[in-house]
Amino acid sequence: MSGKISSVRGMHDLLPRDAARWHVLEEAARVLFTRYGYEEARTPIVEETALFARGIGEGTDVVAKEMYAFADRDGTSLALRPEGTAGLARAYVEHGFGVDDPQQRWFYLGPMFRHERPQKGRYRQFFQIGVEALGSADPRVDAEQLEMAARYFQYVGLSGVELRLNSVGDEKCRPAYREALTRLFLDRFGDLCDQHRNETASKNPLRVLDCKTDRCRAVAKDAPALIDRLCDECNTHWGDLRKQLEGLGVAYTVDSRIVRGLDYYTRTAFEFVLPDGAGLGSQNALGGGGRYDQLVRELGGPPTPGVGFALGVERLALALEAIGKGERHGPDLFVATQGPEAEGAVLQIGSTCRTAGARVEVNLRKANLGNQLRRADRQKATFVVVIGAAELAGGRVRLKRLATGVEEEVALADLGREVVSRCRAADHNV
RNA sequence: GCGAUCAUAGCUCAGCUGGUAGAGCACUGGACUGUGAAUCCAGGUGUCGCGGGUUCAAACCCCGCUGGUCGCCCCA
Repeated sequence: MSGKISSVRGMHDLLPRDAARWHVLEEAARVLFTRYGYEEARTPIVEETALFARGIGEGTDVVAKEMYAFADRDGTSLALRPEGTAGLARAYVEHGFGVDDPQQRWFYLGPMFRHERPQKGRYRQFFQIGVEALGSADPRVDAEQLEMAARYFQYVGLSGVELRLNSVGDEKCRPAYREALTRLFLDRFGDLCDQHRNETASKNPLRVLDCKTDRCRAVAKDAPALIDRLCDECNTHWGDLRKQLEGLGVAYTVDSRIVRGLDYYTRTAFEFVLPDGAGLGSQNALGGGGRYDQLVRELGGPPTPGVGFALGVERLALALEAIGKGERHGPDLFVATQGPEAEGAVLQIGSTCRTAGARVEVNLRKANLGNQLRRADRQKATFVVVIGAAELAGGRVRLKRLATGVEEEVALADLGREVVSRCRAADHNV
């Protein structure tokens, strides 16, 4: 509509009807990640463009094609962050943790920006919840983190999330592998799809493995898998990680085609995917991550290994919505009024109940009782109570549970406590 | 960045071969000072996504743009 301003393409409002799901997701992260020793860190949304170029890699799609970059007043190129790891790694270096206190476990949560074509589950502003464990190369850290992720999905009520796991080697074994791949792809140049014939075969042959065109697939089928060509150290890490996961009972499938779109990954790389039809369209990855043992050093810090993952909040919310979880809940109690005495006393009654911890809506309209109850029902209130002259005089009220229609008589003075004790019994899963 | 498809009330949609807009839901009040979740009644909003073209006449036909959705690429 002309004249009206609407939100920027790919950037959306989160409205109350959906906020409850987000709260479930964020609260679960705070509770659970803290249990594993992760503490929250918040870094700026704007960073120098150079941070992402250096950290994520110049040639990646994220940096080359999708960044919101602009010149600051002094000409410095700044960018809205397209992901969270680079910023945290920068903060880690900047505040001297690398030399002072290398073992750090951080989690974060906030908006990221990528200028892509929007579609279901993919937006230009999107929120990520992520974790980073810095300062240890021990595969048990990777395993513990993956177990934490599995617990997170269980905690928020998402089943069927599949962990796809791979190792992409390190600076010792990857060059040889890349060379082998490049050789193969140059040999079979004509068989590749158009896009990969041009750019990727020479620059990042790993991408060809991930290509879904029939042409590239046919070639990729003959390519060796990197997991079969890992150097001894990487191979040991890979084996230990798998052993630990099995010990923890964390299910996974090895997927040698996972290469990830960011250049900083070493060794462990993984994605969390949801099966088709689980509420996401073709954007079925709930999150992903891996190890980045060179990133901190590349950003000017001391050599510091790290491992982390990020989850897409919109995608998690979509998945929850598809299975009817995280719905907004209405008030615990709706207080209907009859007559001027009740209208005069209802704010006090509401206030007292709220002191007891109840979520309450009191009727402040002049609607008749039928319409008041209709609203209580539409608001999905758990209980309703009607206050009139008789209740005020007698100090007793009939507490009605809307779902069943059953009424119980309770003392008006205890109303808040009675409601809370009935509503807060079984609020949590896991 | 590429392809497909769609756009009418807050939401879901109807609107025939062109003749200057409708229904349901939701919302508010009432019938009904004392009981909702399918009782009834009443109340209102549209520059028909935007811009241009064809026509006596465009929600409808044509072109462009913007946006949504789906797919590709990529990713959260």
